[in-house]
Amino acid sequence: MDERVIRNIGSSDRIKIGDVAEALGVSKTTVSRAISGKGRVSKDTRAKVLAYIEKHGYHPSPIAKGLVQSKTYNIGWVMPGDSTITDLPFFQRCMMGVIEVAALENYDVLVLMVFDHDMSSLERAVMNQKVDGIVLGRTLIDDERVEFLKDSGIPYVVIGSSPNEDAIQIDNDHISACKELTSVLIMKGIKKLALIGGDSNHVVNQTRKKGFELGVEEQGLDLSQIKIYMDSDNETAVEHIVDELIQDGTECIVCMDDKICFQVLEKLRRDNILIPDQIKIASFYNSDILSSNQPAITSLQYDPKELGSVACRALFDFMEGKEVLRKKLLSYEVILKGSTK
Amino acid sequence: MDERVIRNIGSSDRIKIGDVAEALGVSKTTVSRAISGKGRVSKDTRAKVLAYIEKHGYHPSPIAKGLVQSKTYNIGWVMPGDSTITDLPFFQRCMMGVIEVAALENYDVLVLMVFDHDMSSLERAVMNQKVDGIVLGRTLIDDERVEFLKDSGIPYVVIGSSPNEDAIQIDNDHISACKELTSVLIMKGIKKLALIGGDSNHVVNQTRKKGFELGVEEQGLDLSQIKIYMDSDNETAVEHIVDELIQDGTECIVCMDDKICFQVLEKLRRDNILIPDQIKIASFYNSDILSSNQPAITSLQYDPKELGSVACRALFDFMEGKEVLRKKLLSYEVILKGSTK
DNA sequence: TTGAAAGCGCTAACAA
DNA sequence: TTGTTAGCGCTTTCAA
Repeated sequence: MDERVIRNIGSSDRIKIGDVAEALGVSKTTVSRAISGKGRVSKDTRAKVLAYIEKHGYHPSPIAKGLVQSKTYNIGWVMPGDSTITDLPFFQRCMMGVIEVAALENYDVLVLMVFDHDMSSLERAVMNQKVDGIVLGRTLIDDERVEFLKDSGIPYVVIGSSPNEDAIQIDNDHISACKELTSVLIMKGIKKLALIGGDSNHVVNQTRKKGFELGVEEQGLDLSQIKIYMDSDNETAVEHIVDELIQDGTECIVCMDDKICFQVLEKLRRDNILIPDQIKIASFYNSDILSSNQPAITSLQYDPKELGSVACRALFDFMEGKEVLRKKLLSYEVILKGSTK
Repeated sequence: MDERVIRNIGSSDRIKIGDVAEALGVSKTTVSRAISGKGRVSKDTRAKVLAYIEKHGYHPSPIAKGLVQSKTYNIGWVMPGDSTITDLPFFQRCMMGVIEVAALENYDVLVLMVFDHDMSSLERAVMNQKVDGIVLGRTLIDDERVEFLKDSGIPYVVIGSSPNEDAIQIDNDHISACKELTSVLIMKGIKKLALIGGDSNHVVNQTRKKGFELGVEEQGLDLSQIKIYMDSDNETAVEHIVDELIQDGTECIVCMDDKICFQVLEKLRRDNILIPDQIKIASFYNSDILSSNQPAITSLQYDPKELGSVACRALFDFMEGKEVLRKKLLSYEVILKGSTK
């Protein structure tokens, strides 16, 4: 290990608006106007100013600007701190979408890790005015965070759906998607199918369940004969349920997300049960693991990054006082693969 | 879709330092001092102020504070924008470590997505003084970003190693780890082993290669007889290499990271080659996929979150003018599993 | 121990 | 079209 030590010296010889003004023999106001484009400045002056700041690398301080405009030029991206490994890529990609759109508006993105029942970091960021707006990455059925944001008065948008009437919501069209995939499976001749679902406190899981039920009903199957398990996204539960379903002669297991599906696949592999020969498998959420599985898994495909960028776009529109749809649903694809052949 | 629209009203009835001062019949200076703890204030006054702000929910504006102190109370976390799916959990966990430590110092974290040859977002954040310091999530052999940070004068810390003498570096002890795992494998009696590696432009990959070579030499094997493939983290390359190695009677394939290992496993599964009976497998980087594989894969285990928090700690120490080690290596574990039995 | 006043770097009325 | 002036909300000399 290198034992050498380093110490920060620090420096601050940044050029400021007054320097530019002085050098050019104009007022600070003029410089400010030339840069922002607000107010009238002659073409010549403007060109002169722009040339100068370009050459001398002048960058207006967003802190000073922020002080007078009460803006931070940051938006907050709220991520669940307890995301499991399988959730991470989803949130990461959403975040990329948010960041991309934010950059277009010269905004940066502050990450706020929030745990389901500790939102102190969110509170801090909002109360301390560290951000001008918030994108919430996931909604819960009974979401204190949404309540808090609503009360705080800060502009916010949620990804996913919320029972809160006031929230601007961007979501995948889970209900149509799940309904469609379920219908398709039944149309392929499957009569005995079952659904294994995750945390029933997540809005998305309730929505998927609803979509599944609609699909079943649409195809005229008796819903009361169909097994639906919720809160089963752990190995022990899955183990149990799969055993039960196999016993029962289930033709197709529909998994609510990729994590559950992965666990089902592991279980079936351990038991040497062949897909799709002995049982068919489908998933309401796709992931790399599922699509590279042998056989690949029939599933629904969404675009998380799109979700992030649309949400961020909506947030900016809202902040700028434009009218914004209260709820926007993004499209999906049904991907039929070998697991339901 | 809900067609209702929503429009932002906006509000700003926040209490400020002057209000507190007036209400208490003291000066703004006194309030400021009572809060910051700097300068002398009587116990009573201090208590009075603290009680008042607590009761009335006063939050000093970090923007105003920032303006006078030239601070943003934000640090920048630089993530490669082109991270592949397998990298994501690593960076995400690192980031969590960074965020946790930052929160202790009342700092927030700004995410900067930087692509290998486009670092405009990093430049913008630094030039616009959006952050007080930077944690760089990955280093390249020839890293423009490190050069830029060095020249800019902003405090920064890199995760991973950098040829740059001036950079404060926090890294896993890849070289010892890889050397140790390689040695252990050879001590188990393996004589014919091979290494499949990724992007040779990543510092970490060069380091792992070096560790592998040291392990081979330590055990007295002839390095020139050992096959080492670099830049092979794609399916076609892996396909080819594995065929070659099997032909060649290789006893053990060592994979430089979990992504490569995953591809090797897929390939072997397709070809119905059994692990560890027909070939043994080890990986220089662990992940959930590998540890839940059947059989579980022998690998090296690190703690990405620790990496993030140690890096962030070092950054703060440096910003506060403390002495900081130029390079710090974190420990690892060798996890022996069924894949090399 | 406290306060008055200046100023951080910028923008935005209001004048000219 | 341009400049003057007054802040934004806080901290920090300097003086009391």
